[in-house]
Amino acid sequence: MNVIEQIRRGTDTILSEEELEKKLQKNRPLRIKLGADPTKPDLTLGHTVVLQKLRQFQDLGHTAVLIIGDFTARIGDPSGKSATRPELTKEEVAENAKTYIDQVYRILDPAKTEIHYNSEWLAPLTFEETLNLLRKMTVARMLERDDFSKRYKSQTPISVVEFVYPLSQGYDSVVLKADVELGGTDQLFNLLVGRQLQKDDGQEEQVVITLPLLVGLDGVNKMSKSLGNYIGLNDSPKEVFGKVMSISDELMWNYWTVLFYKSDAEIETMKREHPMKVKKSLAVAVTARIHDPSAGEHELQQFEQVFSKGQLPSEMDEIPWSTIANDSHSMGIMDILGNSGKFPSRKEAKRLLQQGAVKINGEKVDTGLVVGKPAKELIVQAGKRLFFKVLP
RNA sequence: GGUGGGAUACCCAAGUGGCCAACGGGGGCAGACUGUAAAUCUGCUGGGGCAACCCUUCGGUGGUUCGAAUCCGCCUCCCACCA
Repeated sequence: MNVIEQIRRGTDTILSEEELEKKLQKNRPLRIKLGADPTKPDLTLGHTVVLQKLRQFQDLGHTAVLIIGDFTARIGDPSGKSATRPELTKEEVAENAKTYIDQVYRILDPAKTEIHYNSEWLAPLTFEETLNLLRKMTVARMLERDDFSKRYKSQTPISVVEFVYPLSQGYDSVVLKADVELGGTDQLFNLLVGRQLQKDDGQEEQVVITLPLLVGLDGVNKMSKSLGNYIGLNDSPKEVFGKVMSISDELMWNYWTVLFYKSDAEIETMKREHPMKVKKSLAVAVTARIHDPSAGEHELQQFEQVFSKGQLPSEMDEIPWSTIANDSHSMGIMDILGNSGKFPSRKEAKRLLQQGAVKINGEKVDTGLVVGKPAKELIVQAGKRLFFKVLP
């Protein structure tokens, strides 16, 4: 497989392949730009789609140029939303950026990564310079952008400030002399503005590569933290594995394609297998990507132990009896659950109890149960996935 | 600038003086069935209490009333139409 073919895998659009090929022949590390928004430090599996592509470029010897959009964050990216973002303090930005970078380095190679904050060059711009930037764009072109035109037609308000966002993002490319810029398919317009501004500046235009947006766990919306349909890079291996197993079969094929670049032929082959087997492989692969390969294998083994064989997990949180009861007297089951700290509220624990979801040592229990100080550990299970031990 | 409409729980949305912790739908959680999938059926979905019951909640605030999500005053924000 040649380099272009490798880069092409998993992408949505490359503008254009010919330009990319020319750039690749330059025998110098290309500058591959990726913008990051410092408002939401929790990265999801969806972000890894773009990051993985960036990593691929690094592995081919190129440089990742990460931009923390600390200045543009104040404008608010119009992508689908009308709400203006609250302004972040310097401290918040610094904190968010740090969290962001920590997570990003799980995928990227720090040795081949540059990090910049766009306030460095955007904040000092004078009003005159800003006007010169604005002059380069027309209202008509701006309204071509999909979400602007939709909002305009549906009479949803668009702040004039939002028009500045694509321009400032494009200006970042000029300042950093980006060779390539990556983004999700929803970023296409902004990425193209970068090309235009570079051209006006007499630079060679950046190649634009968009990657598909990963669909969330619900199988409908794009994966995002705010919708709660996400797998987070900071999720535990157990959560990652469990979440992958909970997606629908249909969605699984999409994940294979978008995350692991599987071809249609390979998908067809997989479809002949038992779906659960294929899904387990996917869960192992995703867990391995976010954590490490041994974590993937370990969670597979735990998953089979707990769910396929109905056995207990190998590790459970342990709670000494003394933290639940302040003396050795008997305790009602409600107090045991309530004091365990494993439930958001006592009501929640009670609901589970009333619905027959709570077992102690494998026996279903009901509301009235009273337990004396146990001689040996109690295994408490609530629902399918919450287990903990109460130690004597 | 003018006129009209709106703000209800995670989201949408009903409710216009007590029967309201607040209809219904979505989402979520649990049970059954399963492959911790999907689909389907059932239940639950503010907090505390074993319970009777109590506390907090319908944009903010101040009133009226025995009693307010519901009525009145002021404030904040949003939308539509006209200019």
